[in-house]
Amino acid sequence: MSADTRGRILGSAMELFATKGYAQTSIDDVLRRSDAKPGSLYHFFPGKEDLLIAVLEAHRAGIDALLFQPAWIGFDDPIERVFALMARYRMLIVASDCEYGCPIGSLALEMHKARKSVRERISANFAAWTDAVHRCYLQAADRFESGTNLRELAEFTLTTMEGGVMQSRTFRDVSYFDRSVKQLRQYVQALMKTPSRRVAAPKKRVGGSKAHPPGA
Amino acid sequence: MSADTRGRILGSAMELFATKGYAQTSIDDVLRRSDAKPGSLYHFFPGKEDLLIAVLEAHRAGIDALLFQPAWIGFDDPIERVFALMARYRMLIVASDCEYGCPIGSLALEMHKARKSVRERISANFAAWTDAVHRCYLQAADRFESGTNLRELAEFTLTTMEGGVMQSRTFRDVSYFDRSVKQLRQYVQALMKTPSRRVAAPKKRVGGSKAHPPGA
DNA sequence: GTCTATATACGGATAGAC
DNA sequence: GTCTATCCGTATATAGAC
Repeated sequence: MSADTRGRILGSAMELFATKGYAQTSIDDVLRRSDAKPGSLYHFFPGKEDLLIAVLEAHRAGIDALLFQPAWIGFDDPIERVFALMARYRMLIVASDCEYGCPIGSLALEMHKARKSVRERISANFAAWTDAVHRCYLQAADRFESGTNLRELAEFTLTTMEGGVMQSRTFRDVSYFDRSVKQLRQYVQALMKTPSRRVAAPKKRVGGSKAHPPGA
Repeated sequence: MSADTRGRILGSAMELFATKGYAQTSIDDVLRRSDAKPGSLYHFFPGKEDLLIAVLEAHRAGIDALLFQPAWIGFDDPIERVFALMARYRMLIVASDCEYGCPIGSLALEMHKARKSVRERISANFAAWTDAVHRCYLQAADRFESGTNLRELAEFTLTTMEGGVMQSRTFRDVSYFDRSVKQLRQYVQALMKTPSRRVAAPKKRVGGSKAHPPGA
């Protein structure tokens, strides 16, 4: 029963903060889920906020292995990867009966008055997400009209994800997410060279697109 | 001292829930700010959650007089009105040193597991917002390419606002909001007939646009 | 309708033995 | 490092006089 107590506590806190939020999660919740005792928890983490910081750092450290890599299995095209990432969120939404919320986004709103050390860790998570998406767009830079600001597009992709997830959770209806992603897709299309120009492109996607769910 | 005690309590709760969130606001906070006593509060509201419901209904009822109308003073063009609304949010962000968060968006994330009666009121607020923006786009329907889904565009406008506000608050930097709004502007442009086609339109706006802040 | 005083529960955190 | 027991503040809500 002593197999990495710290890890169990951390994992439990990660799950609970993601689903219930920080304030709504009591130390006792964490203790029960991780089958640990107060003495252990406070041995590893001086206080609840330190536990949160550790959770945020774990998120940041695992973002590639736990989010991007799984999402990108089977997708090589950088643009398709962006939408495969969106499809990943869609899956999480559906799997949770539309109760899914981006853990970082939720904490971002809840923790906006918290200490700087907390807020910086949340910012770092957003930045890591945006960086990865930015890198995707950069790999496809030659397909965009010259002068297109791909950094801003990556930020806008995060905006779309967060706004779409918020609405799908509130209305308990994935289609809100799908429609937001669809608009983003059309926007990206409009920013690219060549294409059929018209933004309301029907179904003339290149390939692999059918692997995406409705909205993607 | 008896001038509409209920109203004072409600108004105080509205402000506090917006800035501190629901859980972080104690009944005592509301009491002190409204200069009321427990007996009064519980006379009007059976419990804290009922107070929240009243707040959400007040938001919904006042959305036109308190949000849209002020934002639209001096703007007649329906498209410009959409971005004037965004400019309104920008003003709120700047005025609060980037601590502003959309009250409904924040509550939406915090209250996602709350009773149905609460969640429905939050949904109603989102719907009212989207409806108003939808009406703006409909008024300019003739300027869009036929077949453009203006309802989806209105939802996407909400997505952009919420996602942009979330990032500007997290990074404590309005420019995140500005850039998201800029992308939306370019997308709307791309969906319209005629225009210079190229989406990266520099500064060739029709008129009144200079009244908008940077990002709009 | 409004007041003062207070019941009752639960939260984060600590003490100190083992 | 882990345990049991517990302190102590704060929170929602109530009681009951006026």
